[in-house]
Amino acid sequence: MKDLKSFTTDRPARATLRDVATLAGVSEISVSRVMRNAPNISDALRTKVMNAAGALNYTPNRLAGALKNQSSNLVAVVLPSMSNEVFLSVLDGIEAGLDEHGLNAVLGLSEYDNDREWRVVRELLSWSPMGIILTGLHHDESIAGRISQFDIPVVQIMDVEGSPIGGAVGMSHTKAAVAAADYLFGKGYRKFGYIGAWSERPERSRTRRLAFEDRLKVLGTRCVASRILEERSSALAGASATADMLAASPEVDCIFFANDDLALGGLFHAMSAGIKVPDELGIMGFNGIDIGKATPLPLSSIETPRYEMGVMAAQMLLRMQHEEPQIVELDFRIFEGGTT
Amino acid sequence: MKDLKSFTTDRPARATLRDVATLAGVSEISVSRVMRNAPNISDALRTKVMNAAGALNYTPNRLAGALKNQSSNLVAVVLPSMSNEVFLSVLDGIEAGLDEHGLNAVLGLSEYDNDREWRVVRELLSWSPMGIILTGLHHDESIAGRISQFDIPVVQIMDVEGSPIGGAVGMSHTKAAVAAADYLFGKGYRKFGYIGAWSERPERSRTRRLAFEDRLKVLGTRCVASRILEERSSALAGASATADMLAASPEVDCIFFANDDLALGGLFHAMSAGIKVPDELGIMGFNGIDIGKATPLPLSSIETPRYEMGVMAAQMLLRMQHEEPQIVELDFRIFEGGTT
DNA sequence: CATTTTATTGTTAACGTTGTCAATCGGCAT
DNA sequence: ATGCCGATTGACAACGTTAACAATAAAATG
Repeated sequence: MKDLKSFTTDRPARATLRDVATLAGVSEISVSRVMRNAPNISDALRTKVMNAAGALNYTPNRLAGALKNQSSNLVAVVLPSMSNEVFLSVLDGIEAGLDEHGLNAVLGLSEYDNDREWRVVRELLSWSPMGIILTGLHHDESIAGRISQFDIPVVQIMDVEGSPIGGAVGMSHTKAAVAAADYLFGKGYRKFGYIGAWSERPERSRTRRLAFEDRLKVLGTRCVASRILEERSSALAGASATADMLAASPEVDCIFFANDDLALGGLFHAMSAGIKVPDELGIMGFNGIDIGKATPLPLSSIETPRYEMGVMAAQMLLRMQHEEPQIVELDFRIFEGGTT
Repeated sequence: MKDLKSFTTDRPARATLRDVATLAGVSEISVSRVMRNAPNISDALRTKVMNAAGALNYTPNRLAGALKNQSSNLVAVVLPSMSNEVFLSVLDGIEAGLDEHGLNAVLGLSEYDNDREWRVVRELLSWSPMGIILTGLHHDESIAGRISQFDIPVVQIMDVEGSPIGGAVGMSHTKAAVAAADYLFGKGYRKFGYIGAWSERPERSRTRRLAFEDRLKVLGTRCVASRILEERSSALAGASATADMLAASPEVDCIFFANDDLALGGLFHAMSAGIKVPDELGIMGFNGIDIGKATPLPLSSIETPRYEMGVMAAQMLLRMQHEEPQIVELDFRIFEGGTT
């Protein structure tokens, strides 16, 4: 009986520079240069090498290249979670931005856990990425120190209120909350409710709530009811929290939700319960997701530049190789739907 | 004036095995062994090394390790796009599955383009990943050849109908379409419409449509109207396509949508237009996304195991290091909402 | 006590690539 | 003819790690 080895040996093994060089009858370094489009290569050499590389199906070994170079084209991307459409768009943008420059994302999820984030960062750094993108501005002290050893650009996304380690691309959640309060107040609502989820992870939602409450005080009114769910955001959760809140505090005339999923739930509940939106109840979301624009009553919300944030984060990473870190504050926009 | 170098030199450079070894007064290989938890290490040695590593903030260089080992703990993940909630869940599952085993995902997006997929695969392979996850079963011939040189496990996700390169974790889109047809026929609908988007990317949606149409014929009826939009799926697109279809073919009594985004749009249109769902019009989606469960009339749909698919793909990758590739067909489930 | 195991640590040589420095070859001005 | 220049190619030594083997000391065996 043939041993296992013999099954595998007939598969052509991965070719190396040496193999290509031998076949082409040139030196390894010449192959390397051709592969990297180095200057001063004769057409004759280039052709020989390209043919040989093609024949052998040569795939460069980036591990070796990056090791020698002390730098890779990998970018570490640390997001809290993938169970949130927000980070989908952000990651989409990041990928788009990175791809333009031939960079690859290595993904790590912190799951909103500091210890885990620390481990993930450590893990990703071990690949000598050329840069790292973190979510939010609040990170374990030691993370900054660890990264600083690598002398690579750091870009933090989502938030700009605080002191970033390096560059930052985000928006002001305080301003957004103030704008929401002003807008809703201007629409005549006075008895506000607030509904959040998952114990206010990420922290940014807490920032928004506090700023919203503060602003209401300035305007001479306040949140008369507030629910922070323990479960994750979902339309179902938003619907039941809304029902709950209206039962307990019937005087509430407008609810500001931590995100559009919850808000859509609120809207759907109102539709089912025959509550007149926006007259009896105003509904305001946050993020401005697509589906909110298609409901019979389009969901009023705050449109956040998530995709753009990702793209710009990637671009800033590139720029920071030469330039100083910047803080870029992107604009949000109030989307006036039919629910307010 | 100080030159630039002097600004950077005061930052402690990244420590290597050698630095740790010197500080601890042991050999490099001993440090390596401690870091990898190799057997037969004395407590004395381990302590010395750990202290030195801690003092220097040592981060192992995986590039070097992987180069020497001829294998990394990276997994190449190639998805068509991130602008689709479906792949969000899948990626979430993949990350969860990989993380269990200390593996890292390197992400590549094909954007439904064969050339681009080829480039992405090539790119990712250059990192010597320990495995690769591809989306769908239809790939450029040369991709399989290229991967085979690496002797690494390949798992293809989403689909099981066809011949995978290696293992596969997916579902039968044909069976799903047949089940949908049978279910809707059983509910009494007879004049069917179908609405898809983005010129039927991914191909799987085309498979479903064809199987749906075939099944309707078997049942003695047929699709009386069909719209394949060129734009991407969105609730707005679904709404306008629905309006359009009903205007042109008022006899349609049930629409099967390529996905839930489109279907929700259809539902919202019906609500706005005062069309009685499910009596005058049945609406059936595909995927079973969360938000469809929270609408006043929950959206009937086919629940697909997206997250689970990701987790299982990751696990299968691990298993395939020792075992033969398998094809795992996961079950879908018809979710009977209020729209049919 | 000589001899064999066993446990622990060290030495050496790669892994595949690329930066640095040399070498070669015409051409061209002196 | 001589010497110099630019263009092109090559030799060699790293990058930081680890497998394989060697060496040493301690323990167990007869």
